[in-house]
Amino acid sequence: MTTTLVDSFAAQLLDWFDHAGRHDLPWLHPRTPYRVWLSEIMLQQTQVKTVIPYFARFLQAFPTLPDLAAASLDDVLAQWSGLGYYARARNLHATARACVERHGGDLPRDLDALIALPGIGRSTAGAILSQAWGDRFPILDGNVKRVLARYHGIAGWPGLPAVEKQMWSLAGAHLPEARMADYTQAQMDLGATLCTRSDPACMLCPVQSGCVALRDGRVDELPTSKPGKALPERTALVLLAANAAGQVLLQRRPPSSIWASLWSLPEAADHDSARAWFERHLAGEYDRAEALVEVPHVFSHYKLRMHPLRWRDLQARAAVNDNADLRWVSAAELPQLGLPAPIRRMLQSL
DNA sequence: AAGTCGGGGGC
DNA sequence: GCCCCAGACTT
Repeated sequence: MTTTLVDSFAAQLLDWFDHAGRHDLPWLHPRTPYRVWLSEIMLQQTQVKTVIPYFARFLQAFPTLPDLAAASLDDVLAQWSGLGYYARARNLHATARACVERHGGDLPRDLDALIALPGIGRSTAGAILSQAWGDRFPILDGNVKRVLARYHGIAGWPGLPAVEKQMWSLAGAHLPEARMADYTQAQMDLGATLCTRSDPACMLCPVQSGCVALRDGRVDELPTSKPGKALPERTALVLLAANAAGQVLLQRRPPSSIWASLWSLPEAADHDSARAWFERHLAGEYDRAEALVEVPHVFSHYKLRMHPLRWRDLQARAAVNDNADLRWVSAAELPQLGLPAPIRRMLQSL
């Protein structure tokens, strides 16, 4: 897997990295296993600029891996709120606890042991081992896929298993004998700053002399983009029930599917089920609802049109007080709760 | 091999 | 609007 390909790719990349790489990223100072792991999880499908403020706040709340393990899932989700892909937060928490129980409070320095932990796949495991310890393992994220597709002139969407398999092989073949931490960072810096998706700066590229796509004039068509598909649309009624104190009734979402375990507004597919839910939990007239303007929200795989219904000065029925998944929340409490981003915006705009 | 899982940025 | 982003996991 890590057979050495006799070329200058890694050497040229490292030379470039020394003077042109991003040496100021917060997770590099210091570059500890915990900070590398946390940054890698946050950076999954998420851009650096988005991650930086979350990374700082998260570390302040949970300075060490044992701190994270000792925290409640709710507190972790609150720190994660707005970052998306909330399974990452649940997996992060579960992995912290597993490390305390099985690995002495540290991340294991072993590829298979890392991959066995929730939320860590082959690429993230390679990134952790190479960056935290300098161990010789490849990564294959969006940056590396784009660089390899162009450098080797590989056609086909990189999400296809056959293409991905070929890229893993090439990524392993390019590994240098030393400086693995810098090499891993250098690949991502190259993809993020020069070998960008649109308008790449090929004339500044340290590996332009060996790039097949540049030689053949195919830079703009590689990597092959994902085959498109029309997004399905769904509509939902969201219930915005306020009491006399101005508190809003929130409901914890189910532990699986979208926005799992987050606090959100009660949701119903249609007016019949909305009315039934309302009458079971609240004292008041459903038909006095005020229909607010539609709130559209786009996920990766469907589009959701939310239709908020608002009531004021409602009272709860007894069932609400006995339900651990329902609670009245004041505006001041919102920052401490894990809410989906569009729901948080909706509540803050009131 | 395809679907699920967020939110934001770039064009 | 569409695609992508330091992907992993389930079916």
